[in-house]
Amino acid sequence: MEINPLKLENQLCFPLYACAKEVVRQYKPFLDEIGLTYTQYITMMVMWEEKSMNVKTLGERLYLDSGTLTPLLKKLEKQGLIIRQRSTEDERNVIVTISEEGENLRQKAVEIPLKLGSCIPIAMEEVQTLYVLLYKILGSINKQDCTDKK
Amino acid sequence: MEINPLKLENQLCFPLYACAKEVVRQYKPFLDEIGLTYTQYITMMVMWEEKSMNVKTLGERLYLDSGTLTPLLKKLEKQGLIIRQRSTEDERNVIVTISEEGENLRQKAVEIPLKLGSCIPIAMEEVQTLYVLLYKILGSINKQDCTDKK
DNA sequence: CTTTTTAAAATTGCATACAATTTAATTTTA
DNA sequence: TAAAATTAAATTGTATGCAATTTTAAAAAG
Repeated sequence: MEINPLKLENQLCFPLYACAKEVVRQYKPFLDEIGLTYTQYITMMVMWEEKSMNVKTLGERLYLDSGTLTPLLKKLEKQGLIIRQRSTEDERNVIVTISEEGENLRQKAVEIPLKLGSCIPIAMEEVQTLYVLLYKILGSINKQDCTDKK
Repeated sequence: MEINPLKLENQLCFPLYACAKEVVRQYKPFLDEIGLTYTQYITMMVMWEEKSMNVKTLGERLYLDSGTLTPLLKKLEKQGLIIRQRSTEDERNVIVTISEEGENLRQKAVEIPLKLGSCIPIAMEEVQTLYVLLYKILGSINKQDCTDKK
C-alpha cells in the first residue's frame, strides 16, 4: 500500500490553506455591513484593543509587513477610522491611533464573532484543540529558517 | 472576568488565517527551486494525480474559481507544464492536461513534502488531529449560507 | 564627529483571490 | 423548435500578500 506523498489531500498545508480561505470568506457578508475587508477587520481588532501602536508592532501582531499594511492603513485613514502620524521621538516610526469614529465602529462589529460561530458547526472543545495546535505551529515557525538544514 | 469577543487572539479565524499564511510561506524556498508558486504547486499536485480534468472540477478540488485559475493555468501552459484545450463534446469546458514536461517535474517536487515536514515541528498524531478538524470545517462550510440564519 | 550599519516605512513588481459581469454554449421550457 | 434559463470560462476591478528595493532616520563604530 503506497502512500502518495504528493497527493493534495495528504498534505497538511492544503486543508489549512483552503480552510483559512473558506472561513475568511464566511465573514464577507457581515463585514460588508460595516464596510471592512477581512484584513481591515483584524487590523481594527488590534486597534480596538491597543488604541495606538506603530506599524512595525502592528505587523508583528498580524503577521503582515509594511508592504501590505501601508496601503491598508491609508485606506482605513481615508475612512476616518484611524490616524497615521510619524513619531516625533523616532521619525522612522509611524504611529497608528484609533479615531472616535473607529471606536464607534466597534459597537457594530461586536456581534460578528458570534454570528460567525454559528456558521461553523464545531464543538467548543474542538475549537480549543484546533486553536492550541495552530498557535503551536505559529510559534514554532519563524523561530528558525529551515532551508539551510542539512 | 470579562472575555473580549473582539480580541484578535480569541478568534479561531485569526490563527487559522495567520498559520496558513506562514506555512505556505515556508514552501517558498523549495518551490523557487522548481519554479512554481504555492498555488501553481497545488494545481500541479492535482494534475500529477489526475492527468486531465476540466477547469470547473479542478476549481472544486482546489477551492478556487476561474477568476484565479484562468490566468494561473495560462502561466503553467506557457511554462509547458500543461495543455489547455476546449472540450469538443461540450465547448463550454476547458480541459487541462498534464504534459510530458509536467510529468517530469514531479520527480523534482516529490521531496518537498518531507522537507516541509521538518520545518514544522509537530507530532504525527497532532497533524492527524488538525487534519481531521480542518476537513470537518471545510466539509461543513459551503453546505449552507449562514447569512439568512435568523 | 564622521562613516557605517541598522532599522522602519514606503514603494515596486508580481501573483494570487474573489465578487461581479460578460460571453458563448448547452439545456430546459413553453 | 424558439425563447428562457443555466452553465463554464473568461474578463474586470479591487484588495491583499510578500519579496526586494529605496528612502529616511537613528544608532553604532572607528
